[in-house]
Amino acid sequence: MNIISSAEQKCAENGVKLTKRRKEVLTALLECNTALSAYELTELCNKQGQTAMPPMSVYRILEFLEGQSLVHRLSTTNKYIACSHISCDHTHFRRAQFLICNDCTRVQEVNVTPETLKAIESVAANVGFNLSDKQLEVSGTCSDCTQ
Amino acid sequence: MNIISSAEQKCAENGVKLTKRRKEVLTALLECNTALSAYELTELCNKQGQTAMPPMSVYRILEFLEGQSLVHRLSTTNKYIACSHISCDHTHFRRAQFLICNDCTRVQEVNVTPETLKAIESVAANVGFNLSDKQLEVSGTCSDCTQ
DNA sequence: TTATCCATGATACACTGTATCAACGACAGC
DNA sequence: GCTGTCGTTGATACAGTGTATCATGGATAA
Repeated sequence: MNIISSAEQKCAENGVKLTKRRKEVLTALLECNTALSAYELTELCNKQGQTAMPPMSVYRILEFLEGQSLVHRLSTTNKYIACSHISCDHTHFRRAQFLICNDCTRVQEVNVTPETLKAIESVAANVGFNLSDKQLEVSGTCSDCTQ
Repeated sequence: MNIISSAEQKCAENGVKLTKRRKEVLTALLECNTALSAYELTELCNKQGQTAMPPMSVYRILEFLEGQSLVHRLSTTNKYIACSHISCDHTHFRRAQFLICNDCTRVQEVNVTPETLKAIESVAANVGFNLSDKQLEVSGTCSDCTQ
């Protein structure tokens, strides 16, 4: 897994470590390729790994990984997804927009365009509201499920 | 409360009833003027009312009220808020955008502008994604808390 | 009056997330 | 190598949130 070494490097740059357990969680999330709840991820780790992974650890590790921008938390569904840009040198200077499919539950991560951001910000500014959100979550039907 | 009679009328048009219990929940939510979780709302109803309101009823009633567009569910925070447009003849033909203040937790409901919708849709369309979302939730700081 | 249907009451339970403390393990300084 | 320190992980208990299910009540129509 080349992605894991990129993740390791990113952590090193921030002076923190991607431990064995953290790799385990991140790898599971990367491989499953969908958004998972903390408990679903726990179950998945326990199927794959040899040592038991308690839910508590998963919560802590997810929090850590989120802090490193290696995973994203989808607040509309309370699920976690691996960042699509771990290997590239993308630094999340642009906000992420998540397209959540209601049918297959797959999630696509795209960049919020300047137009979108501007439009949302201007509406907010009209009532004196300052945006701080880092991401936008919208649901619908993905291309595979539309047919 | 004039709003309650408007709500009652809306329900009547849809052939359903705004019962005493449902009024109780809606009134509590309208009066508190913030977003509340189902359990917070349960507690509030129990403080005000004379007959006990069990959580189960609150869930059912919230589901009902949401179906009548009298309350909105904020999926990012798992809370419910009374619709700001019960008395006006606004029919939610335009999507709602919720501005959630991180400091005071107040929520403002504004309309999604055509520009915003267009911008989000075009990004989604690029990857063949069809939006179905009825609302947009963003967080930040409201005008009161900014100063 | 009675049957029917929907709203509500009540209970149990499953799921989700947090608090807390103990144990382990890497690393630095001696 | 030994020891202390600090961050990571293990383990347990518990609080909070939401759902399933069946019983009860109450309005309405035949």
